[in-house]
Amino acid sequence: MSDAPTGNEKSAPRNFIQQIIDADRAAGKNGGRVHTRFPPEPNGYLHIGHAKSICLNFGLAKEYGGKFNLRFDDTNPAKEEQEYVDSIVDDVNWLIAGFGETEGFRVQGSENSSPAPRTPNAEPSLLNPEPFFASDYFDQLYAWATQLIKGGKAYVCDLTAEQMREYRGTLTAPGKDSPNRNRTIAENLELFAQMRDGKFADGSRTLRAKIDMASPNVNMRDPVLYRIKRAHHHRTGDKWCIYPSYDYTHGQSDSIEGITHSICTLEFENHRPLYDWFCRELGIHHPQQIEFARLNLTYAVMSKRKLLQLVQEKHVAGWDDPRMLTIRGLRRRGYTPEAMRAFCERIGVAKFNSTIDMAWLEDAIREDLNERAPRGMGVLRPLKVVLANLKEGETIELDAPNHPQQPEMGSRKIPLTREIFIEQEDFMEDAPKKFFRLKPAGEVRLRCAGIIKCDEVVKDAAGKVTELRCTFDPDHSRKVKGTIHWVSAPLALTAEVRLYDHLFGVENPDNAPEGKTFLDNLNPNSLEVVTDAKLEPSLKDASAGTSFQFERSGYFFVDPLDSKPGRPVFNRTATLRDSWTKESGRD
RNA sequence: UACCCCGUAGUGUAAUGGUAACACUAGGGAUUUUGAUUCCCUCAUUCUAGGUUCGAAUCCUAGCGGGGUAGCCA
Repeated sequence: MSDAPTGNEKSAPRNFIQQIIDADRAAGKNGGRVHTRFPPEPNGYLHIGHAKSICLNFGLAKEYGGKFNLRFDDTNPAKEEQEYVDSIVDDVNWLIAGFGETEGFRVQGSENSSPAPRTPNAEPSLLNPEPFFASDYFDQLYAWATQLIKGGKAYVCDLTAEQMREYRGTLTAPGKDSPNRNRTIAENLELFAQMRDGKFADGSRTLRAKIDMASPNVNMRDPVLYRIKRAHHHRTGDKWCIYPSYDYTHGQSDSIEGITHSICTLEFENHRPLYDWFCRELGIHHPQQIEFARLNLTYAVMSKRKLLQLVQEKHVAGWDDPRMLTIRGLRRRGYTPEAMRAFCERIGVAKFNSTIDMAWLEDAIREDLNERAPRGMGVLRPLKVVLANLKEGETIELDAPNHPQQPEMGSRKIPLTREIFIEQEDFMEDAPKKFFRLKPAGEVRLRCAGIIKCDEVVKDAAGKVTELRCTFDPDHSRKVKGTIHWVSAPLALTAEVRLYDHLFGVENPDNAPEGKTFLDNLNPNSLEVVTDAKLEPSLKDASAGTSFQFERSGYFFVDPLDSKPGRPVFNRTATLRDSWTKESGRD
């Protein structure tokens, strides 16, 4: 069943792409079909900007009861690797699970497992489970190039890269024709075949479209269709020494797959006339290219080059560092695909070049995890408290709900003992009026336990508070202003907890002063490792890859890589909203 | 300096010729055994100037501002 709008219900806001598709369907274009795709180059890991594109394309296909392809635009063997193909498939599958998709795409074998020939558009379901590869179309692309040559629309050019740059002209000055522009069709055919057969050196010749060297759009000044490049391709191996360019490959790949709406980012706007030119000259199915603004976020950088630099120069631990806005990083941070989808829907899609506030991302994961994460208690910076009226060695079993708003999530036992830990910041000796936590002679509620009164403050020689002596009152009925979390000292689980903050300390890291780079804007406090956090004992069995809310603290994810059975390691996904820190920060 | 695209609360996105809506942030308040959650309230001369129209965020013109484009990268 499709979620396509019926027109009866009050229509939700439609973005400009949905409006285009609505109009196309109303006009009967493509027989009402909607077929989108996500076309990454396998030369790096996916990041949150790609997530926006995936959610958009996949969401559209799902909404309209259409189809969605994953296709690798692998036309530059020098940069592409199988490792990236595998990680991209994995990340895409993870993401579309947020749409309720359980099947996903199959991980592809490398070049050794020669794929069976197939018809790209044959699968009846929402997604074609085998990812597509532009490299699978190399033979067809070659044939089409020959066709263009025969039609006098393409020629072999002998200009070097530098010469070609000179001939291209500038943004304001027209280019001039290549001396080879008027070769005969027969000669072009022969030379192109020789290019393919490895008769020429790398870079010595190209196949170019014959369009218009004086076009105000530089992309139309006889763009390169094929270049000679002897490189091992991750799929086609050494079969080819000429490779098609992006412009020559992308639209035709869309066409072969029966794509109806080819959605890409704004920088390809100037390429659209070329996209259209190829489909028209070749007389093939003509998808519509639509451009939207890529995602920008505050406190983040998004370019592949910069992300790569962060990894290579070890400013982060790797592509999956939880501070990275790569899909892998977000996954390890504890983000859920549902939250990612909600985020992508909320930010919308338009042509305006915008920057989304990072708070929106945090809000999306909080909203999701608030619903589903079971609660627990964890003390990050422990302060010992002795409950003087409790017996030594006595353990009181208390019942704690796993979710205050959802009783169906059940409850767990937490032990109370004479010695407990509370958070250092939950005690203040000289507390301001609005400080609702523990202070000398003051009272505070221990979550799910009872009320304690602070009788004595113990300090070391340096005057640092080392211990509190309190009286415990199990009576729950009294009203006290503050409630704090706590953990049994002797029974606590000591665990490593990693506290993450924005990777960059400023809203726009790229806005670096003269002589500085975005790296100078790194936040030195983006990672704090707490090696001896004290957690309630039930967390000992927390399974890897699950999320918890440590009450009053934040959402934490059991790290899938570093956790061992019985020894979980927690990554903080997000803090809870905290109006006290704001309040106390004021003068 | 050429061409293309874009300008609506602090940030985003709606309203598609009928008098600016929703979300996040921020600031107030209520509830609360998480200072969480939840719930209320507050925050805009739609970049500017002309024009078309009974009526313009929407259409036209000019200006201003922002972004993109000169790889044999994608």
